Parts: sequence; structure tokens; C-alpha cells
Amino acid sequence: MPIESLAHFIQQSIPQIRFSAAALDRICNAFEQYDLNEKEFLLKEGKIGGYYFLEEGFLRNFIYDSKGNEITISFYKAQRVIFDPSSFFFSKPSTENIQALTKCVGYFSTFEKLNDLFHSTPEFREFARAMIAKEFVSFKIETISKINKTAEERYADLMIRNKEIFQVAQLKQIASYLGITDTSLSRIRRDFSYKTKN
Amino acid sequence: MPIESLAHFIQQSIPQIRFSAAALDRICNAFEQYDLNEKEFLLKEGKIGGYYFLEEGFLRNFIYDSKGNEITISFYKAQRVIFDPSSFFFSKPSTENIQALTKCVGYFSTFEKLNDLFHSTPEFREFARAMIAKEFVSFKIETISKINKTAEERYADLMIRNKEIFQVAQLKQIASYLGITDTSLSRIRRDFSYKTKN
DNA sequence: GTCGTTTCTTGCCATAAGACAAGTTTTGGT
DNA sequence: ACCAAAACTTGTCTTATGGCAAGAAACGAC
Repeated sequence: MPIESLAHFIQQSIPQIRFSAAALDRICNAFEQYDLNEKEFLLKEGKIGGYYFLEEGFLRNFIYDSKGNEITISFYKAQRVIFDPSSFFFSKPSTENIQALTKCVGYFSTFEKLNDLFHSTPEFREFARAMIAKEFVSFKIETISKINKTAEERYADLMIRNKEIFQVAQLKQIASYLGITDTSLSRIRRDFSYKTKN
Repeated sequence: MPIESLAHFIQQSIPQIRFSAAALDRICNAFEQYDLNEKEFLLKEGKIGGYYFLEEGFLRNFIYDSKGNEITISFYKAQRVIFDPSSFFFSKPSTENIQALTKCVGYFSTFEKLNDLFHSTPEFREFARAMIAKEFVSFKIETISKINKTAEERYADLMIRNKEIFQVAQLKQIASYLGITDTSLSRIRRDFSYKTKN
């Protein structure tokens, strides 16, 4: 029995290729389900990270800076794959923490299983390559789009791109993602609501 | 006749795998040589980017911001592969400009040729995957390491990591890479030389 | 429902970096 | 070798954001 939502996600992410039922089955069978409650960790610093599909929920990826503050690197919402490339591909202890902001459900797999598929199944190769390329591209775009912007512009961008995150994440987490202090974010929000009122 | 330096680079970048001579040959034959003089472009915004190995020289990757200023995204030095993932993998016009800071020599190939190898040659698959993962990881590390640092710390880091760049790039190009104006970089350099004198 | 903890907001002051403009040095073309 | 253009430095003033501390609001455990 293939995992419906995962199978659908895989097929739909490379529409140019028609996946055979057998291939889809083989791929989905390499995955197992996971569940997380709010605040539980999908990946903790020091562990070897897997390959995750997030079916439902919100996650936050953060690291610690030199002073021990949490710095949010990314927010993840449903219907995407998640992996720490450094840890997953090179079997290194991760430096990242991926924590549930809400209840989450999804599927995960390991490097071993997916590496077999990578060599045995052309369709999976295409999928895997598309995923890493896509992740790389979006991280790059996200990073570049923050350049030469004021904190207020970065805030406005996030509001447009991912408004839901303000419902599920704390302001301190969002502030560190925007590269500012929670104090500054608080002021930006105040000034912003003045502006949008008039 | 395989391209010696490229063959050596490929083999040495995944030492766990012993490349057969035939595979190495097939891979190298997919590449052709290129030469650039200072200021010439390896890739221009709007074109479809290829897959490049830089054998010798220094390159700079930059984009234009909304005000038309050049923003340096990366500096590249010899013995590495270079590609714009968004353009190379998805055949989209690139938004990046890759320009020679010095005379450069290297080899390039196209998506078509390398995609064939990707599916036909397991060793090349490993290589290609290692390269994109490595690029992704270093871009991530580079980005993250700039967080919560002052301009002066970012400058000091670059001096340690890539001192040679100060010999080949203009200060304005380095300043935009560090996320500051050339004015500020000039002052940082002055203050820095006071400090290191005493 | 109450109390303690955590999160968020606000005020005041400090500081890193930018904007602009003028000067100096370096570079490159003829 | 000379001149013009480009690259770099410096001065003065402005501004965005941070640091710290106090208060207000929201949340969670019992």
C-alpha cells in the first residue's frame, strides 16, 4: 500500500516524468511515518539527519549562535521535503535543530535506503535531484532577497510570503529569522500597523 | 585523451569510489575547454548556464539589486565546479553574472550531456550529487556564518578564509559581498591596520 | 481561578553603518 | 609620459537598529 500523499507529492513534483506504479511503490515503501507534538524535535543537533516529507504541520529550523541564542534559519510548512544536506549526504552530525511549531505528521527515510533507490530507480534519481536543486535554489533566493533591505522590508516580505507563520511561531523566533531583535520586531509591527491603518 | 586536471579533480573529490578509466574518460569527454580574459563573462544574466570546472583563475558571481548596484554573491577560486542550479537544472535564464577577475582556464559542459551521464554512469551520479550537496552546504555555511556578526568580523573572516581575493577583486566588489558600502569597508581597513600594528 | 513564568511592548540612550561630497591615489589609453 | 577616468579614502552628519530595563499581556500548571 503506497503512502497516498507522498506518492502524490512525488509524482506532482516532476510532471514531465510518468512514474510507473511499481517505481512509486518502491519509493514509498522506503519511507515510514512519524508524528510530532508541538515542541518535539524532528532532528537534534549532533544526530545524523534523515530525509523527511512533511505532510501536515509547521516546523522551524534553528541553530545556536556563539552567545547561545537560537537563530531561526527557516520555517517549513506542509507538503515539502526537508533534509540537512551536510548531515544527510555526508553522514555528519547535524548542526541544525528542527522542531515542531505545531502537531506534525509525515514520512521519513534514511540515506541507505534512498541511496539504493537513487542508483536503481531512474525516476527516483530525477526526483531526488529536483528536490535538492529546488531546495538549493530557494535557499539562495531567500538569502539573496534579504540583501540590501531594511528590517521593515524583510518583515513585509515575510508577511506576504508566509503570513501563517505569525500564527504559529513566537515573535522572538521570527525576529531571529529576520536578523533583528525581538525588540525591533515589536517596534516594526507597531509602526507597520499605524501605516496600514491610514 | 582525458583532461588530466579535470579527471584528477573528479577522482579526488570522491576518494571512496574507484573510478574506472572508461568512466573517467566518458565523463571528461563530455567537457570542452574555455578561456577567459579578465572582465570577460563565463555566464551572463538572461543566458542558460552550463556546468563549469575552473582549473585556474578567479571568478566573481554577482547580481544587480533593485537600484542597479552590483552585489557580489560569491568569489570562486581554482579547482572547483561552478553552476547556477536554477538555470542549469531547470533550463531557466540565469539571474547571475559570472565574470573573470583574472585570466581563467577551465572546462564546461551542458545539461544534456551530463544528464545522460547521470543516468548511465553510477560513478558520475555520485560525483554530481556530491558536488551539488557540497555547493549547497558551503553556501549555507557561508550564509549562516555571516549572521550576527559586525561588518568588521565579516571582514576579518574573509581575510582568513580568502586573503587572495584582496589582490584580485576591487574593494567595492568585496564591500558588496560583505554587505556594506565601499566607504565603510575603507574605514574598516583603516581601523584594522591600526589595531594590527599595536 | 490564581499565581508565576514567559512573551511581548515601550522608553531611553548608545552605536554601527549609510549618504553625500570632496579630496587623493591608481590605472589605463594614447 | 600625460591626462582622464576610475578606484579609494576621509569628513561630517543622519539614521536604523541594538542594549538594557521596566511594565503589560498572555499562557500554563496546579
